[in-house]
Order: sequence, then structure tokens, then C-alpha cells
Amino acid sequence: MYRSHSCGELRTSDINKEVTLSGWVQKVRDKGFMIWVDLRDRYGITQLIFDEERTSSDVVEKAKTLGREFVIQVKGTVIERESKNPNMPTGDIEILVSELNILNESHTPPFTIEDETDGGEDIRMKYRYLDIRRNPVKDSLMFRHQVAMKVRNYLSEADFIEVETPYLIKSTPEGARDFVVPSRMNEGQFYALPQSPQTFKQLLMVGGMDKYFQIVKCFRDEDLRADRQPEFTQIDCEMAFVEQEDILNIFEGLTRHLIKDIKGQEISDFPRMTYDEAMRTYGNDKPDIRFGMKFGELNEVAQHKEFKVFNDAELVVGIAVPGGASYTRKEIDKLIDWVRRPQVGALGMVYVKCNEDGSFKSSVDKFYDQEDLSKWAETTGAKAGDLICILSGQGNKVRGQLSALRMELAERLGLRNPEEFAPLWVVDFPLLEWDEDTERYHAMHHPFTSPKPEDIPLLDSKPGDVRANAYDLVLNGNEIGGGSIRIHDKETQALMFDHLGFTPEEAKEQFGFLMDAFQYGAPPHGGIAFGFDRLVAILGGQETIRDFIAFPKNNNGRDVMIDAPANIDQGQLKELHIQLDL
RNA sequence: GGUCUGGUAGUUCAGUUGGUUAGAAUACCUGCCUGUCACGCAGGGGGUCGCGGGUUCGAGUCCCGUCCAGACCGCCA
Repeated sequence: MYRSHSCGELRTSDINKEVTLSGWVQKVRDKGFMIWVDLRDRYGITQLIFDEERTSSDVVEKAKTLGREFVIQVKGTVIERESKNPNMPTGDIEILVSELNILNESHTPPFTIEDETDGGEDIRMKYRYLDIRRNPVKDSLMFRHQVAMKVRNYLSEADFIEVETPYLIKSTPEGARDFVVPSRMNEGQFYALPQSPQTFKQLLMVGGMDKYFQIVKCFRDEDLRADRQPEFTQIDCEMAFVEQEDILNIFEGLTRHLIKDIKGQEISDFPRMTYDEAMRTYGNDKPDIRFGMKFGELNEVAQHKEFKVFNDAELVVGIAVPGGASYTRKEIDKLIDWVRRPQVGALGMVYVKCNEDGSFKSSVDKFYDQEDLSKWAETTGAKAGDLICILSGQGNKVRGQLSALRMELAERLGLRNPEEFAPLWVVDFPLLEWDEDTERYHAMHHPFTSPKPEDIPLLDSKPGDVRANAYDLVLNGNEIGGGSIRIHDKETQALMFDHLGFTPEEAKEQFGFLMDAFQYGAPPHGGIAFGFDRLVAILGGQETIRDFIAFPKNNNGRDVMIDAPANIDQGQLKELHIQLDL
């Protein structure tokens, strides 16, 4: 038996017990006459004591050879400490060791295994197995497990069935780039890894599994971000015989349950906002509504003077920054530099200081009088002491730029409290989106999303105005879930493919199996998928999902620990009938 | 594909205007220490300044290229 107890459970009530513990050496404190060793496992740390007077000399000698991260097993007696440590749960007791067994030695680790490690991102990823021994990473993985369990239990209680769908499927040109897998048995042909189990879950609906879910890996060969990995996990859900309202209610319930159960916060009905409203008031389809700074459109009150920049702009829009009137000229100049960075791309920024005495001081005083400026303050909701930041230009671009500024300022002002949770449904997404590169419309969500019936007549005249039965769940400025009511009849699906520029032959070749299925009694259905890594990270109060994934990829999609991706040898290539063209 | 930041001891970093033998903290090693828990004290070892080229009497420092890491834009139905 390697252990009778864990390193986190012994208390004063266990005094005098004979115990066996196993774990890693966190720290050795050799005081000469006595040696203390902190023994660590997943459950905590227990102090061991080796004492010249009470421990046999061969055991003391062996203890002197211990180094950090040695794996050891000890037998001994639980005793009360002479000097207690109130900072640790096991701080009242220690183990007087009678037997020491070194199970495995360890090199000195390249970084300290502590909560505040001295190791940088790079080296932590290379030695991820050591990083996982640290509390922050270990706790994050355990937290992920807890969330997964709660999701499974909740959905299972609600009659959902978890069904696994295949990972080796067919590549389709829509959407993100596919990871492809060559087939040895089918010369020259490739599988693709699923970007999501979308078509399979719809086929499960046709199969009568009217409530399906799956916590499932998905793969997209696109560039990474702090909150984006090439392989990621979704809570994928689909239901038959439901309308949008049913889906929103059920998954609002799940989200509310998680926030209540995990964070202890009660959230009443989630607010809903149309895509149009989100874009107009926040410049963004995933607004963070934990704070204000709503957009104020200023065209009417700013385009009547000789200021050419505004007069020539499609949109003039501003936000009120709380307390911003106290910014110095230098600070405001820095802000202007910030919006002019290529990542944001604004050409400039007009500002208005709303002074405490009710007067206004702006960077365009030459063109506008106090009455003009007071109207701007009214439109943007600025109060005395605020700073109004105004951008102008082409509508969508300016909205994006001001949205970036809004988030940046909120971050600086500490308005993005990670312990506050503000969910929001964004509904009525456009069905189609114009793509400049390919000069055609493509599906904003995916090609299986149903249009709003009343908008179908617009498909030919104004495709961009057709709204979809599509919705996103937004949490604190992050899209954590998205879904739609699907098309379930062959005719509408064919119409959709037609509008996406598929010929009937292409549609048949790529999605014929789905259209065929729709001819055999496909029920009305719809669903949603949550980004599980992101959800867990946000509930855990973090921006980056990496520490909630045991073995994540780096910025370039590499696993620096196993050094993947890597070359494969000629034999493998030959077997797959693949010739490299480098 | 692009923008920005960084790369110096095992690790995290400092390194001035280009100028002597490149420093600190921590980790590591040795010794001491009668209750430590960020133990303490004394001593010690440890450097291809990412890599390649250039400018210069002289480069960690300046220039060019390149690789790596991180953040962001594009991209992510």
C-alpha cells in the first residue's frame, strides 16, 4: 500500500495515528538537528519531520539526500506540531517519520513548482507535466472537470442523451479551414476533422434522438488567440420539435444553473438584444454589458458646421468615458495614438471634456459652440467630469474602432470585473454576409440556419437584410454559445445552397446525405453549441483558456512539449501516396 | 499575410551615450544552525548576451537578415 491518507487530510483528530503517505517533495528545510520536508500531492501539503533524537540515524541520513520533486513514501506517526502554522489546513500536525522510501529521484525542475512560479509561459509549456503540479493549473483542470460534470448532470436530468459522432469526416469548403487526414486505404483521398458535429447532430434529429448533447472536440485550422485553440471543446446540443424560444429557455436555464452553482450568483431573465441594436449601441455583436459607455450617434448634431471631417463621414459616433475630463493633454494624446495604431485603424479622435462647472472644452472648439457640445453630451449620456471620445468615418469600420476603444477604456477603468457575470442573448442575426474577397454572400452562421419566414421574400432583392433564426449567448463580452433553428426541408435547404452560390451538383456532392435525410421525415429542429474552454475560463475569472486545457498549443499551433507538428518519414508518406512539394 | 513587444546565469530580470573582468534576485552545491514553514547565516559554482552578417579601434548595446515566444489585426460558416 503506497498510502493510507492523502497529503491534505490529516488534522489534530488524527494525532497518534500511524500513517503512510506518498507524494512529491515540495521543499526541504534542513535545520541540522531537524529536517522538515513538505510533502505534496493533489490534495495538499503535509509536513514531515526527521529529528536526530526521535528518528533513526539512517533515515535522517537518507532524508538529507532528498531534493525537490523526489517522489517518496513515508511511514510515521501523526503528532501535534510544537509551532503551528495557521496558514495551511494541515498546519497543526506533522508526521514523525519512521520509514523513508525514495520511490523516484528527480532532477531539479527548471522552474519553481509554486503558485507564483518564476517560470515563463514558454518553459512552463515545454514542461507542462511539471506545470500541472502547480496549484493554479491543477485547480483549473479540476474546475473544468466540475463544470463538465454539472453540464452533463443538468442535461442528462433534462432527458438529453450524449451521443458520440465521428472525428473522421468529409471536408467542406464552407467556413473555417479543415484539418485533413490522408486515407491509406483510399488512395489520394482525405478525411477532415470536424469543425463541429453540425450535420451529424441534425441527422440524429432525423434519427429521432430528439434531445442530444455531446461534450466534444472540434478542430479548425485557423490562427490562434488567447481564447482560441485549433482543437477545442464544445458543449454541442440539438433538439427536435422546438422553436427558438424553447432553445433560449433551456440553455438560459443551464447557464443560470452554472453561474448559481459555481459562483453563487442569481441571475434573473437574461436580457435580449437584436444584432442590429448590439451593433448600433455597442459596435459589436458580443457586447460586454457589465458597464455602460453606450454609443451616441452624433450625425444630426455634428454635421451642420464647417468641420469637413465630420461632414464627409457616414457615421459620427461617440462614447462618454466616466471621469475622463481629468485626463491630461498627454494622456488624451496617448489615447489618440492608441486608436491610430494599425490594429484599431482610426485616423484620429475628437474629444470633449465635460467640465465640472458645466462648460465644455473640445478639440474642435474652432467649429462648434457650447450649445453644440451640450447636445453631444446629451446624446452620449456624458455627465460633468466625463470625457466624450468621438470617431467618424465609414459606419461599420467606425463602430468596430469605437468598440475596441470602449473595451480598452473599460479595462483601464477596471469596469471589467471578472467576478461579475452579465449574460445576454443576441438574436436576429443576418442570415447572409457579403464577402469582399470572393464577392459573394456566405452564411453568417452556417448554411443550415433557417431564415425568418417573413424575410424569405427578401432573399432575391436584398439578401443582406434577411434575418436568421440565429442567436448567440454572450457573457461578459465573450461569445460563449451560438446556434439556430435549422432548415428541415429539402426545398428550403436547396434554396439556401443556391443563394450561397452552390450549383445543385455541388450541393448534392457535399451535402447530398443531409438533403436525402430531409426526405425521410425530418422533424423541425434547432440547437446551440457552447465553447466549453471559454465558458470554463470565464467562470474561472480568466481571459485566457490555456490553463484550463491540460496540454494546449502555442501561438503557432505547436505543442512545444512533444514538438508537434513534425515531419513524417518517407515510408509513411509513400504508404499514403503523398509527395511533398516544399 | 500584417502590426507591436520581448529573447542576457537553471529561472525571472537589470544592464546608462557603443568602452575595464556582464550584474541582482531566486534556484543549485558545501558548511553551520535545538521548531522551521518565503527558515536564517557564511562560502561557492554557474554566461555561445537566440542565431547569422554588417558598421566600428571596440557591439549585450547601433544596422540588416533570420529563428523563437507572447499580444493583437486579418482569419475563425
